[in-house]
Amino acid sequence: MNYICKGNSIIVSGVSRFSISDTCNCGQCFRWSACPDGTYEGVAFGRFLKISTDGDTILLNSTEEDFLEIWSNYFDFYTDYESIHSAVSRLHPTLSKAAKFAPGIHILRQDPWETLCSFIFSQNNNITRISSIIKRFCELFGNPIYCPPGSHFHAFDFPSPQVVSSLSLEDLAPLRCGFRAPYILDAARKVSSGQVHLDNLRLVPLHEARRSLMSIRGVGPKVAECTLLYGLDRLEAFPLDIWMKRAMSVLFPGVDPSFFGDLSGISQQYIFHFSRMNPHLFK
DNA sequence: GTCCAGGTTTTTA
DNA sequence: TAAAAACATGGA
Repeated sequence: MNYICKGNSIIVSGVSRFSISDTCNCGQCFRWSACPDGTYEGVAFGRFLKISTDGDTILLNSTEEDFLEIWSNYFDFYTDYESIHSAVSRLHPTLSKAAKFAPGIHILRQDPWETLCSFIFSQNNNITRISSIIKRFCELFGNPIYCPPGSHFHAFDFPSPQVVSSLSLEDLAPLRCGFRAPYILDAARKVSSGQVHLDNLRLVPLHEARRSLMSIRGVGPKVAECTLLYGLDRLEAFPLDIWMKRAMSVLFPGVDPSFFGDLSGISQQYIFHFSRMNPHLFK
């Protein structure tokens, strides 16, 4: 990866297989939106960003400091996705097909607390409504953050576990997140008290990390797995939701999830997105 | 009105 | 222990 600073922008080149639309529309994140001109706007780690691509170059409106400290890692610019594509294509023909369907997917390295909450909101819910609940959550309880003129984005950071732990069910009522509200409060209490120490879960054995996350009410195997993959850099995680269960039985009959090994996380993402964009395969 | 949505908990047999 | 129902909400 190479980059140069130009005015208020960073121009990046030499990133393998990155597409902002593939990456933001594959179901791993909920706070990025496409503008009519093809740029994407979003918030992560308390910063607002506009990002676009032009051929093989990537343009970000960011300081050099934020680029190096936040965005280059968040978008996983350092990982060699060319090698991942080679390995995935060798592993299974259907997986190869799924990877080629959206070859610019990168697995984002998101904030674990935000990821945990987002996937608690996701249970028995659809992606549109998940995004709108998260939007209200940030507007109601997050801090306003700097947003350049001309942007029509709601620029609020993600509410901290400390702030959320002080809220009541009545406070959360405007979210209209239904039965998930008490789960969010329990998560905030356990995370802010240190009973669940999210950053420690990057290093402990996977089964131990799962067990810790699942001590939170409303966190089962699926939400735990998504938190591990998208928020804690655990690329060996393999979330199994309704789409993945259908995909495994129809597209990968007889294949156990362990088949994907070190490629579990990225394989899951390719298969999930491919399946969701091709629902006719499961009629 | 019915069904479904990136599930999990509670109840029932 | 395993299967079914309940859980809020809103769009198709």
